[in-house]
Amino acid sequence: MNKRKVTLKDIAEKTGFSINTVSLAMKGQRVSEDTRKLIVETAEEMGYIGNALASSMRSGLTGTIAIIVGDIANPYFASIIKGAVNLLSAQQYSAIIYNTEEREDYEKNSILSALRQNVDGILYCPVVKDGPNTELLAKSNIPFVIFGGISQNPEINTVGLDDEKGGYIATQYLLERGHRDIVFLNGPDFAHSSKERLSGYKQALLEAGIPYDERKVLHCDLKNDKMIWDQVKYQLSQVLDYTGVITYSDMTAMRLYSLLDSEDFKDKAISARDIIGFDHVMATFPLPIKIASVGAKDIKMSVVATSLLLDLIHKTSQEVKKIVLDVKVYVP
Amino acid sequence: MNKRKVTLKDIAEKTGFSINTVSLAMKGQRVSEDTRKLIVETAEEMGYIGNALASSMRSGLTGTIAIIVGDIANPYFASIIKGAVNLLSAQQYSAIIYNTEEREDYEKNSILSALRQNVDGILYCPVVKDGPNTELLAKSNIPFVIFGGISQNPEINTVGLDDEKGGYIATQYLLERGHRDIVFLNGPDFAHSSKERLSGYKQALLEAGIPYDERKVLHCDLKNDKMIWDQVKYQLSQVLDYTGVITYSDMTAMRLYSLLDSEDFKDKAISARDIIGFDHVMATFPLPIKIASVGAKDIKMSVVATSLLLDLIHKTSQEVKKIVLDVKVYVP
DNA sequence: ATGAAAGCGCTAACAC
DNA sequence: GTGTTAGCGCTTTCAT
Repeated sequence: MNKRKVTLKDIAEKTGFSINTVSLAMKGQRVSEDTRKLIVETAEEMGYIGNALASSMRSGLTGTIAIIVGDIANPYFASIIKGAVNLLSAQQYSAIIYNTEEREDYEKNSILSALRQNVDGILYCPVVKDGPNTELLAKSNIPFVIFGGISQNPEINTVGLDDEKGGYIATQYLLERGHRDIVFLNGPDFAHSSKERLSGYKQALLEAGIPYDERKVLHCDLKNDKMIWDQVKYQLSQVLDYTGVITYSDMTAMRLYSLLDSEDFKDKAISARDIIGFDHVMATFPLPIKIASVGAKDIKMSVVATSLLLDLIHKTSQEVKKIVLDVKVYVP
Repeated sequence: MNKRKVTLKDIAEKTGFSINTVSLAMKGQRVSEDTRKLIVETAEEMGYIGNALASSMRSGLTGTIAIIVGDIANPYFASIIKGAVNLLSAQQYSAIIYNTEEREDYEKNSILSALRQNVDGILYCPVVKDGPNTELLAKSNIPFVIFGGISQNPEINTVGLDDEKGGYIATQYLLERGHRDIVFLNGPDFAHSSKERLSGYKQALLEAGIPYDERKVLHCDLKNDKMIWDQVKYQLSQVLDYTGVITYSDMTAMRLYSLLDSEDFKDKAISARDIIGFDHVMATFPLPIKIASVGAKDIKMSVVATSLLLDLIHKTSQEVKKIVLDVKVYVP
């Protein structure tokens, strides 16, 4: 028993109508109620399941969206993907997910694969802002939105957080709690958001009359690079004087917190209250540690980015949008 | 400038060869080195990007796999998805991800969508074992693997953990640490793995000569249902006597741990050491809390399930496989 | 309201 | 080694 899939043709033969009429009936268009009913019932009976490939071939639309991110297991991205997927599926879109491991060559492969699949649009969080991959995408003429960082290219639709303000309010949060020596465990220095947040950090210190000390700003890799992290640990445990820490992400905050137990930090007396992170992953994830976090205010970036993409696909909006989301400190 | 996508036909016209030859050349088959080179270079130059839809239409293979799970933001699933996606993309497969919110109707829609997309195979973690959705999938004649729980249906390929042993060794772990009053914060009672783990729990107690007390087994929803969780909290803080807890997942362990801070648990003195969870999410996620966890030993379920699915697709294996992975306790 | 015909871009089957 | 032909299943266009 080798069940070939039931096609419109099969239904047409069974009901005596033409393929065309069957197609129309299935979509409830321009056919009499009687034939519609007959056809739909026959289809049901025969176990008809449409062929999206064939539809797409002709219509030029696939109803699929590609989501390209650095690490789908990272709760930050996982939460964004979930938000996007839920919104998309409500509009009958499917999502193809690409995991780039934060590698530009994988990013390129992912983009090419997405283009080959004729996706209707792409949500893309690039590792490097305005690099060759973004260029490649821009040349492809397919709607896409860059999220998680604002591309400088004025032609490109972007959604991101107000990182400068984020750095500012994170610093302010710790200042208000009496800290005057604040380490900033920032992201990689090539990242645009790192620069922006640093700028906010400096501004807050300036306003508080605290001199900026560049030794207190460390950079940690997005990935959990052992060497870099060992270096960070050494600085934090042996070298620097501080009472509070800002981390680039809540994940980094967690790693930091994990360190605090060890012997090396015995005389530091840093607690969860003295740390503030970014991304507000607690919103979707039951973190047992009470660490404050900077995140988008009132709204989810995934929803904004996905809505924008859908608008672009449906040509609702034409002009390029660069959306900067307001941020706030979430205190658990 | 409305760039239509470059097709094989365009390349054929430019080079003077037939469409067929161009197609063959692009795949490096049966053509002379000279023509291959010319064609490939011309394609490159013209910015040719294949059309997977058209290929699939003819060949019957799409090179896409659907992954259907209850909650893609849950680190347990996120980690599985990442493992699967990485393995798949290494073999040139794309992954369409469906998030079912643990709802059977969403599951059904996801399955139908996947079938419409003509995916080559499906990885599916159903909410209910052997329910109508699994039935639907089985009737579709497309290769699929159920993971995260062993379907009782002998016709269906499954990959799961040895849950009975898991419950057993989790209990043993706490017994060895001197606990004699152990609460089991188990999963929903309709879940097969809940039953299996409970069975292991009972067995371990029996062997230790500790009478089984059914009041000590609570059920918590997969989702963070407030009412159920409040009830659990009440039982744990006011009613039950215990010194250790086994939780159904590491996420549940985290929620539990979050409770421990509150006033209600002041006289309980339960610490992270007295809790053991399931899933071993720490493997991919920097949890700052030192909670032991039961997980697959030596190997990742995602890899096993994906490999099995690929085998099925490539017809490497024909007979139905029911793979039960060995488990161990991971102590942080 | 229904049908006939064309064709989306590619690949498989067969010819030469 | 290369070309010709047919057709995957559907939608679109145009005719009736």
